[in-house]
Amino acid sequence: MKVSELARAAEVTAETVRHYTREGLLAPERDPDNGYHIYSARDLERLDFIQRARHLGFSLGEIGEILDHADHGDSPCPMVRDLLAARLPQIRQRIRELEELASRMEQAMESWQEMPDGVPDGHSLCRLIESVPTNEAHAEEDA
Amino acid sequence: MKVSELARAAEVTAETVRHYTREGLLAPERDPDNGYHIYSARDLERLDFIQRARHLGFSLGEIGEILDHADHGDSPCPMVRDLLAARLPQIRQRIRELEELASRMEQAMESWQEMPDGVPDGHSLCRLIESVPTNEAHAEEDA
DNA sequence: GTAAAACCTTTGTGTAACACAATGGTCAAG
DNA sequence: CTTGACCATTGTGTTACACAAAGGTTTTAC
Repeated sequence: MKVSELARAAEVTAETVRHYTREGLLAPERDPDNGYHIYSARDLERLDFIQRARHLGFSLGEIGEILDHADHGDSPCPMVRDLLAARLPQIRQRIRELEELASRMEQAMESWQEMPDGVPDGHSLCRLIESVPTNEAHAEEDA
Repeated sequence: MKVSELARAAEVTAETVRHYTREGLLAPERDPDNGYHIYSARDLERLDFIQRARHLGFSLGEIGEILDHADHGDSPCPMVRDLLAARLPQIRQRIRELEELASRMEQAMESWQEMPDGVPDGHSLCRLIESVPTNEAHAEEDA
């Protein structure tokens, strides 16, 4: 299979396949004539495996280690368990943070219904925001 | 104030102050003698404002727009409301995804208690992972 | 008074996982 | 034989800083 064929078979983009290949998660043969990557059925299984692992929250780096173990004939399962056991509480933590963020956002929107818009006066830029506490964790995009 | 003084006053790192300055969120004077940044009490207020906005989930880019509005004498409040209203459902969505992820992780860990570790056999790398579904959203770090 | 510690500056690199554009070669269909 | 569809490689962008390096400045201690 060529890049796009593998990509279609696994329902990912060709870019993703190339990315995994660049990162060494996939190691396809090369067509000696034109230098094209040639993926095997095993690569498809591997890519599928990677998708499942991503779905479980593993990073590409972790998946790389898991695959290396497997490639050396070692069972990666204990490592997999450990990684999961370590990541789960972090996910829970992250959920709590986002819930608090959502809560702050809602609180802000509610309390602002009573507040007028007000033009910045040199001491207040936007009371809507200045009425919010300062501390702790932030958030990022995706969604 | 110099960089580190402002940083201490706002409880952020000096790097953060420099970053905001580079990005134009803070526009301190310069000491003509040595080229050092000189921050005013207004910059401290501004930095504090930025922290609160970050705490509400705004990106630096969004905060930059908010500040620009305020600097032009326009009330940024309506924009702030709109941004929040748009971001909140995304946060909620993200929470749901993470809850599903956590749920998958727990399910996996449970069902694996019965499963043996198994060495990769050429068709199975790690049944622990292969028993997990493939679809949809992933996750990242932080925590 | 001076040497060292503590700061300051700018510039460049790294982070996670791709997306996307550019440049140039390759291949299959008409 | 000419397109159009693909392929490869390389470089850039994304987010909010952290960190290191190289070199000038200021403060502090002796």
